[in-house]
Amino acid sequence: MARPIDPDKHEKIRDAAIQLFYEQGINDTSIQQIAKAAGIAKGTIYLYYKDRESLIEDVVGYCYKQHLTFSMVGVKDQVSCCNKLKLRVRNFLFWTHNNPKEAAVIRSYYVPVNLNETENVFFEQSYSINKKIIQEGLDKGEIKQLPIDFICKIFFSLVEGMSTYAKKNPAILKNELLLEKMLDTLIDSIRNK
Amino acid sequence: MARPIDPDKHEKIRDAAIQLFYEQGINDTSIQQIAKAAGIAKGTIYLYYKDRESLIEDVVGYCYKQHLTFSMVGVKDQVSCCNKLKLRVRNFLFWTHNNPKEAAVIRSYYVPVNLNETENVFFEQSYSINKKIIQEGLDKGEIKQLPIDFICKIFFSLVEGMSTYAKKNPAILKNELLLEKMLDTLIDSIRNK
Amino acid sequence: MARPIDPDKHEKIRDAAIQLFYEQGINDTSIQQIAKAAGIAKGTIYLYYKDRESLIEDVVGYCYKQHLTFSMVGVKDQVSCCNKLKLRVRNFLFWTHNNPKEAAVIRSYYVPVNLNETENVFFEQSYSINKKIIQEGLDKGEIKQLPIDFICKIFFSLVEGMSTYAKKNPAILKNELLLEKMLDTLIDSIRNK
Amino acid sequence: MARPIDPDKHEKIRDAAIQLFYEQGINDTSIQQIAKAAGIAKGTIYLYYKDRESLIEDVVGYCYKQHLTFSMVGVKDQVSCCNKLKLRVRNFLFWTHNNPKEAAVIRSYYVPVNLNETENVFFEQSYSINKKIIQEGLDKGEIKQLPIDFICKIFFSLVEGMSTYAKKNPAILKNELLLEKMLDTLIDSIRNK
DNA sequence: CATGAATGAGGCTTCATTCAT
DNA sequence: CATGAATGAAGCCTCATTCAT
Repeated sequence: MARPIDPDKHEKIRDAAIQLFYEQGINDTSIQQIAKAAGIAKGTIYLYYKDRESLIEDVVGYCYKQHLTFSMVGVKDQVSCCNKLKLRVRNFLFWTHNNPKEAAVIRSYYVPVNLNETENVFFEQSYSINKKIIQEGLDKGEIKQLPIDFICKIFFSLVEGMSTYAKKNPAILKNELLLEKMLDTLIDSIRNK
Repeated sequence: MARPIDPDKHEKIRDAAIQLFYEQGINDTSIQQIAKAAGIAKGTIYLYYKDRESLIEDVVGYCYKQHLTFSMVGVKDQVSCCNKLKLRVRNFLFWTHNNPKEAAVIRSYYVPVNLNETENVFFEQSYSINKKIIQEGLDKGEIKQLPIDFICKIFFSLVEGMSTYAKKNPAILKNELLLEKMLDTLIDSIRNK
Repeated sequence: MARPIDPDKHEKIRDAAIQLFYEQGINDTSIQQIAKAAGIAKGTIYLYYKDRESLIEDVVGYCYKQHLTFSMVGVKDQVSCCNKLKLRVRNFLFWTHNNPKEAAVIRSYYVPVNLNETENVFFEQSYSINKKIIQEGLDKGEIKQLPIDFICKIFFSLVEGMSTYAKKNPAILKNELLLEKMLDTLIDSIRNK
Repeated sequence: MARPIDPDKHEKIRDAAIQLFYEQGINDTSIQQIAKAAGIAKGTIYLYYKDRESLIEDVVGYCYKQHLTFSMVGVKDQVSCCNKLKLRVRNFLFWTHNNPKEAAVIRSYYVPVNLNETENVFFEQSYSINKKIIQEGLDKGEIKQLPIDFICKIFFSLVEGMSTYAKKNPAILKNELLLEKMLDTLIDSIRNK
């Protein structure tokens, strides 16, 4: 953002953007629409953001930060690395379920970024958290002896897949037994046995 | 496509589109740019395509068909379902490596489609091929007894992750031993043990 | 027309144009559509016409000639000028009724021409025929002593109005008694009493 | 109109449109041309109008309203229906003379509308005013006992014809004696004698 | 600070006309 | 002669961004 003049207004813009990005996708949302939904003038947005691109980055970043924070809840209390990862997945599933809009924004931004080799600051953070845990797991022999980046990617993808599944089958989140079994399946993919 | 008037020109358009979609993404590529890159006039594009949308569909469909075809090579000769799946992943990895642009086009189209629940004819095909093999594996007890759609999503994601990894680490495709180990890891995630 | 190569083809083009002009208006009909409806290639039209404008002129002229011819049927046998005019109106009404497409083409061309002061060869012809008869009527004292162009315009308009009415109330053409009364009303407007 | 943001600018757009419609016809006038003539940017037009169609409707409506208003001046003070009609014609003639551009716009819009049977809100208004007066005249025996719609059409046409004549012979408007005689001729066409 | 009217580049699409086959 | 693919000017409209109020 350019100058954080009025935090309330800033938040209103962000909320409006999230809602619209969720409903229509980032590409099909105009600045005008965001302004209208936020109840402010089009020009005002440019007091908070240099241009369209930086608004998008801020909004995505905002969503990502929530995701990052929530995914960490309780993780430090876990001793085993696999359990840490499992808890992160679980956290992510519930966060996604409870924050479908923010989750959609992240996803919709993720791919174009991923397509080009563009290193993206957001995803790097999440990735590096996983990487650290996985490295620890590798060191402790908890995790399969394979290239760490391979493990990381695999793990990341599994979370993606699981989350996509949960989106279509939200009941799974209420079925603790089955959910646990699924999470175990995920983790077993990379666990050293 | 509207009418396949001049196959050569049609191909030129498609190639230009694939190249640009790869470089800039579908959304940021204009008809004008495609025409210029194809060395033809803007209006000519409309002899081959009704509108922008149908061009995109054709180009993506074209890429997808290649992917589908190539992914199936040799699969029928495999007896075990897990080996069928493994071969499909392997095929996909090599195809992606040798056709990075086509692969990128598919990916870049995949996301918006996946975000909305839109059923898409392309991805449905690929998904249903996997599903059939997985169903067979479930019946034969080769694959973990979990909801089939869960297995499918997980598998799909693993392929994604593996492919992303291979893109950044293409050397892996030359290291047959390591590659095989990785593929086994993938399949083990869903194999019934 | 440029070179009247094949009269059959020429006619096909004209018929197609008339039909389309009638259905969609001149402005909304493309050369492509005419070619397709005529069952020939777009380029062929340009063997018969220099450009769009000359095609339109030819088609309108063709329709107008029919109108001119038909409007004269039996007129020479009339002695009184008023009866000559009356017969011309009657002829026009029936011609319009039996050739709605050609009539529509004429009408749709008439106005833009009339708006600008453009002297138009077609309408001039029709106008001058009326004018000659009216001049004769003035000389004989059959028609009101008013500026001849005024009489001409008035008469022309009356025909227009009557024809518009007949289009919406075609039954009038079957009711000889009422029709005659109406025609008399028209002529009485300019008849010297 | 979309939103009457700046009345001055709105008026500039309208004036420019009227001028160009007058010079070139509605169909041959582009938004770009109007913008240029109005001294504003292309996009600005779309602040005042949703699209081309609504601009045309507004401009034509604007012209028509003037015509409607002016045609009614003094009409209510007339006792006889024929005089009411006569005054309406007279008003129309002078309005057309003093507002040739607005008059041309109306005419140029009138035709396509009239060709198709499309009921048009503007012309309906004018038509129904005449119809009401004529109905009254029929009831009072002032007007010939003929189908009312016939009378209406005839009258409408006469006005058209007279107006066309006056356009080419504006001097007539200064010659009160002759003008009156002509108007009488018009009205006599439908007057019950 | 906030506004929102104004801008104009740029995107999509149509279509009259040309010309190589 | 006939064809119809190719052209590109031109039209409509959107929208990120600016700037005077």
